[in-house]
Amino acid sequence: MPQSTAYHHGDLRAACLRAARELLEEDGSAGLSLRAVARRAGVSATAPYRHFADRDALVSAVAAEGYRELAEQLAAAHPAPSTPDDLAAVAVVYVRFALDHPALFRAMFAEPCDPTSEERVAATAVISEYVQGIVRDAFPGSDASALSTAVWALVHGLAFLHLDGKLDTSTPEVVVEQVRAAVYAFFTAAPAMRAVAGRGEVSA
Amino acid sequence: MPQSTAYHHGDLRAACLRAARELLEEDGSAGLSLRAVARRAGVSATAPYRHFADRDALVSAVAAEGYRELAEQLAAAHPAPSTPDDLAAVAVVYVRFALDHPALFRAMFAEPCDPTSEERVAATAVISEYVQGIVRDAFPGSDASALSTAVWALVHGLAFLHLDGKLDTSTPEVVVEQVRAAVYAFFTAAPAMRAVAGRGEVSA
DNA sequence: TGTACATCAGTGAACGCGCGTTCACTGATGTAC
DNA sequence: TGTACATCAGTGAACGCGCGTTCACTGATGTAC
Repeated sequence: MPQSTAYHHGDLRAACLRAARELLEEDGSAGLSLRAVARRAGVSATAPYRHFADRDALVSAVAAEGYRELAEQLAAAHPAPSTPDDLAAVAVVYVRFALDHPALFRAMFAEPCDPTSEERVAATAVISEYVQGIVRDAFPGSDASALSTAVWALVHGLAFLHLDGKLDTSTPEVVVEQVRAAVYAFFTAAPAMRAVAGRGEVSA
Repeated sequence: MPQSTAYHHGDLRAACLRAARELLEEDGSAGLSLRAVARRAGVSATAPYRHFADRDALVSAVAAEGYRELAEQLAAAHPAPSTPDDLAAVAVVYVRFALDHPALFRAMFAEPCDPTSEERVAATAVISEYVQGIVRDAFPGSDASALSTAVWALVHGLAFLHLDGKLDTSTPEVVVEQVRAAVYAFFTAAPAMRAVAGRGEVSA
């Protein structure tokens, strides 16, 4: 069998990212060391330094990759969500992403790993703008800024509460139903509010 | 000066928890090692083993303490929140807690640290029930389960997005305003929804 | 009240580990002539 | 087409570190008589 390019790897950077992702999924963030990545990529412990300044740079690169993938999956979930159903579907994709890649998701949203990396910041902005776009389209008359913060927070919170075992995650179906129900609950909650219902404070 | 009880510490368990909290606030979760805790408590590296089975047990104990404090602060924020104003005030306290004790908050909500600790589970349940109680009172006609999940997720998401630098945290006032606006946005959003507004699908 | 002894909280040396990072190096690649 | 050489990706030994945990121990406390 052709043992491929013995000395020069070809694309060690990509191989490191791939290895890092695998380690993350297998051992959690604890397992993500530069040395482990090198080991898995089949390369000496110091080879990754040709492609990443230090451990933080590696983690940031992985996180940025995660953001890009999440953004893609969200966009793929629905081109222009506008009904509660559409929004729930997008929320489900977000939560699923977190549960499918728990350690990656944590790495993406953990301040400890250098919040100043441009790649990271840029990747985050994409998500944030995606949510704002949705909200502007779906809720024409509202305060888009505040509402998109709220929508993101709702979905993000659902992701983390599931991830951290505060909500039932026994089967994928349970999770889907929970997320859908929570999203729906919001769109029917306001009028049901005791303090508000009688006073008509919130109305269309 | 009286050099206190030289050999026997008196209450090393409490001292360890205090030290752990301090380390958490100063160095983040990375700084929380059994050895560092022992060092700060002014005691040999192995002394904590008299009070905690292992590192995880220490972390779980700290997290449980955090839950209890958070629950107290929430309850103190408002005895029985029912208006959007009340709810926003409670949300602000939740987010403030996260920002005031970032590493503790992360420790509280991070699966890696043994989700089976009874102390932890019990402490979590208190929070969860508090939210459910609020929702039952404030939204009499609604699906309390789904809505309280949604409310917790909203607030929890706001906490994490601030914590992780995805939202502006430059001043406490900014944060307060952001949280209030997000909470309010939800109570006025449903009727503004394009797909719903015309059809009267959601109305009181 | 005084002494013998069990209990147990804290000691400190030691273990083996994996880590991030440095350094001088070596071997493959590709370009200039 | 062939050779000299610069470039640079990857090597491997070595550093110092802090960690979790074990072990046999020691010294203080408190209880039984």
